[in-house]
This record gives sequence, C-alpha cells and structure tokens, in this order.
Amino acid sequence: MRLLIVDDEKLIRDVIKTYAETENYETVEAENGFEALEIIKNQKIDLIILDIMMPKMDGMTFLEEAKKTANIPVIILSARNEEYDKLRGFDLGTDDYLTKPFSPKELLARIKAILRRSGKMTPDNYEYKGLKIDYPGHAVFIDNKEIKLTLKEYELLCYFVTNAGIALSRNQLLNKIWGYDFFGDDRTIDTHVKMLRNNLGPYRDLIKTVRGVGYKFVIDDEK
Amino acid sequence: MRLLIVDDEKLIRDVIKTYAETENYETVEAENGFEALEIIKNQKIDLIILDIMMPKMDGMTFLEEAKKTANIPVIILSARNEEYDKLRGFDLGTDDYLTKPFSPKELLARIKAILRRSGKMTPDNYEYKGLKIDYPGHAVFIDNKEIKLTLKEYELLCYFVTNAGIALSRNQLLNKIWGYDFFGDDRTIDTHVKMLRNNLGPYRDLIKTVRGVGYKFVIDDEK
DNA sequence: AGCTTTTTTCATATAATTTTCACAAAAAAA
DNA sequence: TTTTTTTGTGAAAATTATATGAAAAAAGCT
Repeated sequence: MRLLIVDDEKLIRDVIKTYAETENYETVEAENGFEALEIIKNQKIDLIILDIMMPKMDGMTFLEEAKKTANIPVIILSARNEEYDKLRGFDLGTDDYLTKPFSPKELLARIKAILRRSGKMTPDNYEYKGLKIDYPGHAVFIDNKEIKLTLKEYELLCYFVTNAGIALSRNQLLNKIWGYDFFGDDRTIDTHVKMLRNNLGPYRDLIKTVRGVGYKFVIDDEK
Repeated sequence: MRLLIVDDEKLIRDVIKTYAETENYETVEAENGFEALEIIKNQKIDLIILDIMMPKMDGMTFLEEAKKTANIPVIILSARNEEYDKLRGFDLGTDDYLTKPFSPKELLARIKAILRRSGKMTPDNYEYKGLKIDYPGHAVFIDNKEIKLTLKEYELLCYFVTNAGIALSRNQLLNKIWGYDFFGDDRTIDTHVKMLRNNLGPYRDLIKTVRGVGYKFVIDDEK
C-alpha cells in the first residue's frame, strides 16, 4: 500500500510519513504538483494525501491533472479558512478532506477508511497451488511448510506475484526492489532469482526467464 | 461475548453466525430494525453487525434509535454502491463498516478489532502452553511460576501477543510502545527483546527475528 | 541524598545477507 | 557450425543486521 504525500512543508510530510509507516504503509513524497504528477505517472500509488495550498503548482491544479491520469483516491488537506467552494464538485465518495490542524490519528482513520472503501485493501495472503504467502507474517510456505527466504528473496517473490504474467525487466526489478539509487551489477538480480528459484523447490519454474528482457512469474500451465 | 446480527437475508445471517461461532462468539439474530431494537433493549449485546439495507425499518433508522439506547459498537454492512454520504457523521472511531461482498475472515478481523478497541473483549488473561499473562494483575507466569518483567518488557510481550503472527517493524514497536515522540536508538528495541527473551526462558523462541524487518511472535511450531 | 532498578546507549562480536565476479551453459544470430 | 550474446551458477568478498555485554543515564524509592 503506497501513499503519496504532497506538501511543500517538509515538516508536515515527515509527520505524516512517520505515522503512516507505523501502519506499514509505504510512502512517497512530493514537494509540489509537478513532482507529484511525475510520480503518479510512473509509480503505483494507492492514495494521495494532498495539501491544497502549495507554491508552484497548487493542489487544485494538480488534482485536475491527476484525475485525468488515474483514478487514485485523494485526501485533501486544507487550512480551515481556505475557500471551501473550491472543494465543491470533488467526488467526496472517493475522496475526503481534512482541515488543518488535524490529528494524525484522524488522518490515519481516514486513510484506512478510504483504502477500505475503494477496495484497495491488501489481501493478507496469497495462495497458488501449494505456494502460500502470509504477508503480515512475512512468511512463505510450500505445501504448508515454511521456507526461509531472505528479505530480498521475499521482496522479489512478492513483486513477482503481484505482477504475475507480466515480463519484468531487470531495470524494473532493480528500481522497485533495490530503489532508484542502486547502480549495481546486472548479475545481482540473476543471482537473487537463482536463489529464489532454489528456495521455491517444486515451484521454481513459476519464474520464467524472458530472454532479452528479464523475468516473468507465470501462474498458468503453458509450457 | 454476544453479537447481534441484523440482516433480512437469512443466508447472510447464517454465514456470519457460523463464522462467529467458530470464534466462540454467541450470536443473536434479528430480521429487521424493530426486532433488533427489542433485542438491544432487553439483552446484553456487545456488538451489532448491521446490514444498512433492509425492508421495514432500515439500518440507518435503527442506528439512530439504537444510539439513543445504548452505546454498542456497530459494524455496518453495505453494498459498495450505496450512498456513502449517509455514513458520514458516524463515529468511525467506534464503529466500522464493510462493503459487500466481504470475506468472513475480514469480518472476523473487524469484530475482533472493534471489541478490543472498545475494551469489551479485554480478556483478563492470555494463555499459550505454559505461558500465561494475567492482564489485570500485570503479571506473567511460566509454568505457573511468576516471572518478573519490567514495564517495557511487559508491554512488549503484550504487544507481541496481541499481534501474534505479524511481523512487527522496529518502527511500529517504537511508536506503539515508546510513543510517537521517541527518537532513540534502534538498538534499544533489540536490547529489550533480548531481555524479554531471557526472561521467557523456554519460550524465548516465540519471539522470532524477522531479518530486515523486525520481530514476530509465533504461536505455531513450524521450524 | 544515597541506593536500587529500569531504561538507554554503544561498542564489539557474531551471524546472515547481499553483491561481485569469473566462468559455464544456453540461446540466438551469423 | 561457429560466433556472439545472454543467462545461470558457485564461491569469495563486501556489506549489513542483529545479539550481547557492559556502562551510562534516568527514574524510583526510602
């Protein structure tokens, strides 16, 4: 579950980030509308927390643009005195708003409510044949026996699973799992895939090599 | 722990009832708002599971009436498309809602969460094998012998126990046990976990290290 | 204040994970 | 078939995370 926090004040972003992380949400930050637009174009974001009042591109402008791109629910933050009118017309069934100052607790409640409402609840487990992932427990089972994966292997597997059927390039994998700032060897991924495959035992073939591209997690039995 | 299930469809009531009983909740059923009102006037009910859409007296009307009578937490069931607006104003801190179709498992999780939150379920003790926690007495026993834990150790243990099976990050632990305003060293947690483990003696392995994440309390015997 | 207990910090040891790299194997292209 | 490109693999090296002991700091107690 990834939240995008858009606010020009670092302090506010940090506070929200801190609280969000206690609930295990991942967070991405943007300082202004431009940055935010870039992010929603390139990353999977489940919810946007948006300060309406910002320099450069203000919240409303961003919102209009954003709604054209993707349908991501938004929690709008605004000072009590800002024009309420502007908020009219927004889909309060999908979105929500909160006036500053707000209590972090309330924000968290709203976040939860919205994510739930929009059906974005992360399932707490994945299962395919004898392969099971217990997300909250960070555990993976094969035929009901837990297999021990390292963090990277686990992350890899989760990413594969949520992108089943899609060929993922090494670059994509690097960016998503290692982060944008990783400049390591390409063989690194191969090595991790190797180890993951080994650990998956009978399910090792679920991770197919897509030559010239990367890897793909398949859940059908085509040969 | 008695749950009142209010829904006009017998099928739904039955499903909920069945699942609820697996968790040892008693259930009482009502087919409509009138019946439900009667019941909460005359019986001790800890939680209401309420379909918002019903003939005769609908859920909202019932809810308004019910809130006058007693302060019982409510889980509202609604179809995804029903007007969200109506739900505004309800105390999402106390109540909760779920859109149909929902997984029984999720419903159970919510029930648990709400009962816990509203302090109704606070069992006064926890027991797993020879490990016992006497909450009111703030005491912990191992094989019927009291072990002396410091406050932090006790809090840690309780938090682990109520989140059994879930990998808890250091951040989460810090925030929940130390509070949001603690900016201490990460090793602090390790140290407390170490001490707690030592004090747990034979049960020290219930607290597993989840490398790269944090710790997890496990209650099953997988190796 | 002095003493005890608890909490926190921190340095070091230990263990596990991650990365690199050279070469083998496989696939694709020539 | 031969060459070229790409991927697989094992093992070592580098890095990172956790466990632990001991000491400092803080909080309680009498």
